[in-house]
Amino acid sequence: MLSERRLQVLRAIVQDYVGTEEPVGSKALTERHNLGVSPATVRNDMAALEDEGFIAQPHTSAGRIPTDKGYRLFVDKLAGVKPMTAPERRAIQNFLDGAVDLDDVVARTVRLLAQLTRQVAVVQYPSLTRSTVRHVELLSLAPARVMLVLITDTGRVEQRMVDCPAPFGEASLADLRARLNSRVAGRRFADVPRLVEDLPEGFDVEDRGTVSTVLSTLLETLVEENEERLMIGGTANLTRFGHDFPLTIRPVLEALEEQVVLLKLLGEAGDSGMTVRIGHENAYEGLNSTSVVSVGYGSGGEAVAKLGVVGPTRMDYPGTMGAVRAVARYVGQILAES
Amino acid sequence: MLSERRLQVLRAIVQDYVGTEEPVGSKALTERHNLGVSPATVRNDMAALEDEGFIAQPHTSAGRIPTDKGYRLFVDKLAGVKPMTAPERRAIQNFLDGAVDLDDVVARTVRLLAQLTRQVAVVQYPSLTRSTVRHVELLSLAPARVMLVLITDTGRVEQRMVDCPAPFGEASLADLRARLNSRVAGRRFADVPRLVEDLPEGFDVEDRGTVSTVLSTLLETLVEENEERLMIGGTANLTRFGHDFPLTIRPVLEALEEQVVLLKLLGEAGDSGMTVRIGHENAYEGLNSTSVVSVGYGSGGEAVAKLGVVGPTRMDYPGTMGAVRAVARYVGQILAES
DNA sequence: CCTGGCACTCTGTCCGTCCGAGTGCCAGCA
DNA sequence: TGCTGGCACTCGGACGGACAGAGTGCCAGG
Repeated sequence: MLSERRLQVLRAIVQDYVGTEEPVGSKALTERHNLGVSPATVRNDMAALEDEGFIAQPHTSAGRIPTDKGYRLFVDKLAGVKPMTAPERRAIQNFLDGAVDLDDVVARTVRLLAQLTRQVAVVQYPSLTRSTVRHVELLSLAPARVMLVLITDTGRVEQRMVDCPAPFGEASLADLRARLNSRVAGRRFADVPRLVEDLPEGFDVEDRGTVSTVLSTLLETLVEENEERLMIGGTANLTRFGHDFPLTIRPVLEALEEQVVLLKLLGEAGDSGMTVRIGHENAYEGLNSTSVVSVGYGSGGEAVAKLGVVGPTRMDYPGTMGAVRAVARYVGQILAES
Repeated sequence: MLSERRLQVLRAIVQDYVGTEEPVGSKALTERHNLGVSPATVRNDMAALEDEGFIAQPHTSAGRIPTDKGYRLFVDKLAGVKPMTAPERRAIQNFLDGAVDLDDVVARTVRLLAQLTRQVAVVQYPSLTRSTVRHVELLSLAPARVMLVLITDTGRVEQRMVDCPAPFGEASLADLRARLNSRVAGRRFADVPRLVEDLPEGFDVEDRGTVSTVLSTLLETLVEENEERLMIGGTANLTRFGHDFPLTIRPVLEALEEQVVLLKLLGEAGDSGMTVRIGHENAYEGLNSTSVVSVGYGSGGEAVAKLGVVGPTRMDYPGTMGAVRAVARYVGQILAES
């Protein structure tokens, strides 16, 4: 077990390294933090911390930098979440309050998060399956072509084109629309499959094919992989990453283009509370030198989606976590109001 | 006026520089291209080209690199558009044919373009105002809340929430829906304002306020700045930009995040035919060291939107132009089919 | 008008030196 | 036992001179 002072030394190393981006030595440490001991003592502590794998030297006779394991300990034990200041809170609220629809909310959230953390922001749209059905609409665009529109209580709207096996009259369409809504409106999307299972049975034989087609399109829309959407922003902040650009930045940009990767990343994060994945803790190789801070957000107590930021492992964890948490909270409020 | 050979020298310089990314000297030129003259002669030609401002030296006793003006001449007079090979065409078609809806078409187009050109791709959604109305739908979500859904012939769907000044009955809503569609369905969005001008007059006094509100939301949706959407991709290709990263790449990433900037950029491009904007020809400062190749695409003869790529001024113009043109053509076909 | 030759200039690189920061270890002290 | 000051050592980064290579401009001759 590490002594209290050694933990303080680790904390000081992390703080200084995050600030300066340069390996930190024993002398500089004692100068900037009043640890009450001499550099020599700190050196001994550093050696111990290095033995335990919390810090490392880039090369002999250089200062130390934290390892992923060191950051992990820092985040878990040594650092709190830095709360936003009152003006910051007001700014967040004002900025988000101006949004006119869900797309706008998400877009503003991404911008805000990127700006506050000076990192890359990722915001997932409210998941369909965790939302409630507000309305299902069917529009006849052509005799055998129907547009299916799903509207959630969070304001999300998804549409899908359906090519029907047979022409489908306006009357039948109205009938289907009414029956469908009476069954699912106000219910959770996750329950929809069960709720509409036997719906085709109530229709004339000639319409059943079309009804089934519409329903299967509806169910497809709810399949996990299809329904998730997200928005990213603040990629310009990647330029603040480090000195050895091309190699560091490229895989990150590639990861960001692969929505699947990002969704997995957010998905892996715990469902409640904030999750911090540091360096190699991220399964995706390209993100091995980044950390991901994410948290669920939702209108009520329950999370409907996640948002977070991607930044260098060398990031200001308390500040970033504070910003992420605050933004998630306000987004939840906005969604609840709409 | 420049002699034929001098133009050939310029062409050779551009080609070599694009290939090697290094200033090209007279000796290397004569070795790689059989110009039929000696290096000394080429040197004289180069001096002339430099006097005219087509090429420049980074420093004395270094090779030459093309200036923006040089690239301009190259694109205008010296280079054709390199057509895609048959296998490439097939690949494009196959890839785009798999799309299931407009979002998918746009997403695939972005990916494709980024991959083919190895640059950043930008694709604008079909402009509303240049499209035709397929259907306008009104949904009652709450007594005084209506959702307006616009559907274009290109498959684009836009929705807007409308808060009504007074409760609006289902019957009135159906009435408005019917009258609205009978006026605008099949007409161009650009004509919609004129076509619905006097629509409120046909309604009861108590409904007129709501009808006006709905209509004004509809018109707002059509305002240039609101209605344009675009998608970008291939930002990972920015890492191939040059050696002096952070400075070059940052403003480009910033520009890409500002949709307004990009829309302006595409908007400035000529309406028909392909447009190439080289370096300082781009009004936006951050893009002064990039070139933008863009072209309109559309289902018929007329362009409904634009797509293009953003890359370093040192790019393979013929190849890029070929890819952009080919992709635009196939996207047009896909849209026409849907 | 082209060409070969020549002197010149500049950059990038290699190499040796030097300085400073940082380390590990050790003996001494509380 | 644990902290401290001192000391020798190591290593990377900066500085500077030498050098090679690529490229140029110019000029005289064909």
